[in-house]
Amino acid sequence: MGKLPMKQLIYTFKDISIDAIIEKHIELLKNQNQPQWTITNFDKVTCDSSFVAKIETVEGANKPLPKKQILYKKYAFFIHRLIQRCKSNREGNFTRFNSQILQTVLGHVYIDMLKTLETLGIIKVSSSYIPSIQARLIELNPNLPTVSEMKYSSYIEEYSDKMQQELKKYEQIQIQKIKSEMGDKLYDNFTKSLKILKLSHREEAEDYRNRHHFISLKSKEYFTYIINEYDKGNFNILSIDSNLRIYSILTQSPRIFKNFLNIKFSIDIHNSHPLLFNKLIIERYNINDNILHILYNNLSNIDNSYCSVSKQVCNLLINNGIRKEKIANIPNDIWEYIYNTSKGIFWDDFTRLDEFKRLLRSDIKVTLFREVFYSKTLTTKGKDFAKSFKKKYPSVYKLVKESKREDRTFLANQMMRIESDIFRSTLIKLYAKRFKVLTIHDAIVVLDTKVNDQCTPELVQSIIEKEYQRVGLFPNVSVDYYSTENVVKELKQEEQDIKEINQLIDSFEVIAKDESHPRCQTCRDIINELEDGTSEIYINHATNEFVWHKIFN
DNA sequence: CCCTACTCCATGGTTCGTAC
DNA sequence: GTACGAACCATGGAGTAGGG
Repeated sequence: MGKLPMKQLIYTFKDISIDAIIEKHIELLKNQNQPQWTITNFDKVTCDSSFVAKIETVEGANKPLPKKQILYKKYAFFIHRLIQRCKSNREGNFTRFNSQILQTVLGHVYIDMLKTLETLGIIKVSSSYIPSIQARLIELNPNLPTVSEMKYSSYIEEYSDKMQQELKKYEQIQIQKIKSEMGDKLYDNFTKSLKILKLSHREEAEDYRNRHHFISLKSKEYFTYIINEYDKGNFNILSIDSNLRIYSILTQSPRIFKNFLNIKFSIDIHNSHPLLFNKLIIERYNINDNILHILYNNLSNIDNSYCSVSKQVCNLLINNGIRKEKIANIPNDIWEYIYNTSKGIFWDDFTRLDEFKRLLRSDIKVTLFREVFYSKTLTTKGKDFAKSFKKKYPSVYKLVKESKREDRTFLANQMMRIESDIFRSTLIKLYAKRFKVLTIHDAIVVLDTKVNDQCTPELVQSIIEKEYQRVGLFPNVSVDYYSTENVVKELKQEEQDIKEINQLIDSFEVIAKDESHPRCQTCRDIINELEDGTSEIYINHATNEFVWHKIFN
């Protein structure tokens, strides 16, 4: 059955005809298709004056010209929608469009349409957007008078329907996908907890934004965006990935944000992914539950400071009635690895190594993931970290390599899969007790709310431990509390650091001016790089040293 | 390195309308 | 009926933000 024609209020510009816009559109496109005079040796640009621009004629784009009839309909619809949305926006004369939907509704010309409207001074499209969250802002020129008329337009209706459908599809698909992957019950409970989450220290968050030294403007913008998102409230699950990890506003928030939220405490797993790797080790070396049980129960009796850990483990197992031949095939470094990860001290050995002292602890983690666990190449060539890992844990390294032979991303995904599996069942157990909890991939976050009075760190910890034991692992957890005092401390530390770094730079500048000083040139080089933004100086608090750090792009 | 999300851009294949 | 090209659609790479 056909739809009855319905009159609706349709907006247009008073003084600009759609035909004129189309003319401009075609003109711009023709220009693009013309051979272009342009600099062709951009790749050879240097910072000094030796660069000579080579200007050549290159072939223009080969975009086909769209049909005017179709363009007319698209513009009529888009302009109507644009004015309508800007007018109904209480915050101002602007709006945003989901570009995926725009592209589906209008086709690829939508980019050219926006450009044309911008060239004509009708709209202003901001260059900034927030990846994954917020589309570009489209601002309508406030000086252009608009008119509206009640009429029926088949094509505007057509495109409106299409857009409506896309929007609905977009939302429904998201929710359905998430529900089917999580199961209705887990979805409902998680969502209920999310609704309770709130930014209880908004002012402090803003204060932090104003005082913190962000690494880039984008980073600061992002921070602002997250604050605004918390203001909106009514959070939903953003997505579930193929490894069943749950994404929400919490997983999107910068770490410092935990201090501004209504969080009672969180429980984090130490060296989470390295610990999970034990599951592959246990399978590969056929280590049975009995052995693991003995080992995990005696972690505190093993002293890694005076004699080889593996020797102690072997003795321990034999003393507990394990036959020698049962563990004969298990290399020493495997025992050491299981011990270190289960005790949560895996990173310590690496941070102590001289060659990594210049790295921040967080950088060491990233490097280890990049070079060892999740690296795509199977050799240690050019990878300092992988080399020292291989030296310390040769058998573990071999197993990492083996697991990547067929599919280079297998290990990364497998780890996340195991992790999400453990945390999902932990959540289910906690929800069964009616607690309001959330997760950030390798941590359980307990909200600060009345129903969580009985939800103690000890209880959560025991549930987490049980879930890990189900897959043969024993985690070392930490309980973290959050408060705005942490933030004050951090800001203070940051200010202090900046002061010290500035003093250091000042001293460099003095030397740089003194040609007779032996380090004059070095200081000049450092100052130049700092000014260029190709390097930075920070203080490594683990070693209490200044670190001059190159920024690679 | 892995995962998420989004934009922009290029490309290649399919569908559909129109001219002959 | 065939041929052609515009329009549409899907896909993948690069880039950027966040998390591990």
